[in-house]
Amino acid sequence: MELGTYLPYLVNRLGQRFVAEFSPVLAAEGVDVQMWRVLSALYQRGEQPITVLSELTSINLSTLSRLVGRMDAKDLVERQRGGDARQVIVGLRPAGREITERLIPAARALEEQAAAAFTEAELATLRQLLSKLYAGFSPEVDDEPGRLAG
Amino acid sequence: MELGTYLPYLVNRLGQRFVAEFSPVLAAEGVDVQMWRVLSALYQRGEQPITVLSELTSINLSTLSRLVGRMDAKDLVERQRGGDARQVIVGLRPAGREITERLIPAARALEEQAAAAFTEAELATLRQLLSKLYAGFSPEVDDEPGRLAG
DNA sequence: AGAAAAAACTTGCAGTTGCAAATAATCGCA
DNA sequence: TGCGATTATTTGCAACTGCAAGTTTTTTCT
Repeated sequence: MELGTYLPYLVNRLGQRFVAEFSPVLAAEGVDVQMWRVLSALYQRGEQPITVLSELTSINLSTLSRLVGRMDAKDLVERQRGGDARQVIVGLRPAGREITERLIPAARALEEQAAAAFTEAELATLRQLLSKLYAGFSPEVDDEPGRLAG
Repeated sequence: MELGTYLPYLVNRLGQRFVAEFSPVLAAEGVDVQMWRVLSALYQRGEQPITVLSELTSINLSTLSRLVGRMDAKDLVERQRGGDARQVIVGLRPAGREITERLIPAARALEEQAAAAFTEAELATLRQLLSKLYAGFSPEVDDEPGRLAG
């Protein structure tokens, strides 16, 4: 159990470092990391049912519900009812879009700062490995016959 | 701003996935992710001043202070005063060591599950890139020559 | 030696989080 | 058509978090 080579440790440690670096920039715009995740997801993908947004951002649904409430209060996003009136569709409002656009250069800068010591090829490899690793977990637990048998 | 290629996104998403996979295993031993981070750090590095432990685990000091309190109540760790009586040294207690040793196989399994689709060479590359990336942030703001010059 | 400054932690407080229960809307079928 | 099951989301509650302020011990300076 070498901590220094343990993959989950390395990944989480780096992830927190990214957050720590970016947080002050976000704070200057009055948002936090969770809000940024929502904003950037909506900016890229357009309005989304809150459940989908939860998956995109990896934010727990009840947490997200309240987060969206706070963002709504700040006029960053809006809630609409979907065609199925049970669904809540979350969309960017102008203020949210503006903040997001102001933050994007800083987000790019963060990545570039991180990437400075790497070649494009290394970065491509890294991205690919991270995605593959993530994908490897996605399809359920891989040997859970419960639902099939039942 | 392609989310799907944005490094901080990829890293954090994967990190959370690791946590989500491991949490149920931890819960079976009555601990959570933060406690696991403390346990594994102490297991590997031996007893540590709480400030050092905070750096090792990336857990905020005041949060950690209370976390250690909870772990102390569970007999997982102990606090001692250091030679400098301001310092608090946190060490594993037998129950903490036992739980840690029971969890290590599961931690290994998690990494192996993740690693299944990779070659050893790919994994080595990944670890190296992650470490390098992390290190790239560590030494202050990267253009502060003060301490070297001084 | 004595007092102010610094260092190492801990705690008050206000806000966030996630589980489980509650609410709201739709679906399936008698 | 209407009612019990199902789906989508929100909320009650108890616990956790981080900032800023507080406490305890050590260091520095005269």
